[in-house]
Amino acid sequence: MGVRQAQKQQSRRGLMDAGLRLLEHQNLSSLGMREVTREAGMSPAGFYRHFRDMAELGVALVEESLASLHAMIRAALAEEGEAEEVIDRTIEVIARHVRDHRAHVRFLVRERHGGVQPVREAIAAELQRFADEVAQALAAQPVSEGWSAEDVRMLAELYVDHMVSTAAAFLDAGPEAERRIARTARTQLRLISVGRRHWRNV
Amino acid sequence: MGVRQAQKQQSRRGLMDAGLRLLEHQNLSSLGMREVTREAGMSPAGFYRHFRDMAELGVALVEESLASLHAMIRAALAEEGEAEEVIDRTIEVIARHVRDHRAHVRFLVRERHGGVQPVREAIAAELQRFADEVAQALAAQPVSEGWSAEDVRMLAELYVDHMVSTAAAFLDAGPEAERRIARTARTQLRLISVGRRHWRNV
DNA sequence: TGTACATCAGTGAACGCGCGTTCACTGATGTAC
DNA sequence: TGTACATCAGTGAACGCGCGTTCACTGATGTAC
Repeated sequence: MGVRQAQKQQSRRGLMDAGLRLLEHQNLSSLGMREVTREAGMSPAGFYRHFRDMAELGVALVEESLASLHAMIRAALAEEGEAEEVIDRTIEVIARHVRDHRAHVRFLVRERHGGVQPVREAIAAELQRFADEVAQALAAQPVSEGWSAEDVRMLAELYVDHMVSTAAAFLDAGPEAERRIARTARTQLRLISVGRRHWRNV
Repeated sequence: MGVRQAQKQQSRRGLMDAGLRLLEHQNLSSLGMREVTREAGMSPAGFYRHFRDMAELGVALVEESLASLHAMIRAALAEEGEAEEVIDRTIEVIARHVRDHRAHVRFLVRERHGGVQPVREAIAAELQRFADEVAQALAAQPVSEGWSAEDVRMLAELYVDHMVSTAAAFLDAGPEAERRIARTARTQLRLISVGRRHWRNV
């Protein structure tokens, strides 16, 4: 990659980082592009060399935000172990992810139901793919023997929803509240786990 | 109440209805007060006779939005019945509520994690009170015998989260997708129900 | 019931401001020979 | 290696526009006598 292209990519990163910083406390739909270029130290017109409009920047942030989360959860699910171990490990992964990528997570949670359609659709599509992957991991577990594909998929959606809710709860938590949220999430996941094991007895 | 006060209240309603209509497709933080007064057929300056700013209008909408939902769920939970009946009835109540109060529900879901702090806080506070009420209803059920208050509360939060998620899913669904969502929600709630019944066996 | 005055919801004009977008430009980087 | 030209990321000035807020006002409603 040439010097020119590398510099361009760096500017693009600058815009995305500036956007993320500003989105900590506001919606994408109320964020102006002059605001972003100002924060990034670029002139307003320069924005157009990278994005058509703010929605396009938003979509770029969605892809970036979900990529890392995706990888982490995949790793957590792949490992073997007792149900309780897997639960504890998953919650720890989520907590760490929120700590390390606070701005990204906040952005996703805020814009998941936000007012910018292309961004909302991008997030929904990514969460669908996410659920597909979780469903695949669940289907491979011995507990899922005898389950219909539809039921496994439903379970995966329940887990993904729960992960998002838990991540959202972690966002605004201090260290004390964080422990409480982790404890609640663990109990909830165990409850679901118990339901899973006794599912056939319905 | 005098004529004057009645007219004022009607104007206030007009502003809130106009706001709700416009919020169907955008965030509160990107909604201008000139936009609202234009939609309501009032001059811009008139806005200040009713609200200090858009955030105050937002908080008013939160209170209104949650009041009706509150009442409906309370009714659904109070009735007796088998677990499966209660589940089906609850889902039907949610579906009907979304159909009848689409704009209110969309507003709540969108602003729950939105960029306007006072509104976010108002929604969080209302959902807390909501969970309190659900917890109380759950504690009264025979299945909850032997449960700690903390665990009942945790279960209530799980249900409230699930209700909100289900309502959000219903929002963008056509009649066909609506059936799929209802089926998924029912299965998920049954799973939780099974977990509840076998909880002491952990 | 009628009259005189007070209240105050809503008006319309005016303001200064920051917005998104355009444009011709600059100058570093890339390419061809 | 050096030279001449092409590319294009980023600049800075300019534009028209709608925004939130203020102000003195109007006229219907309320109140006191």
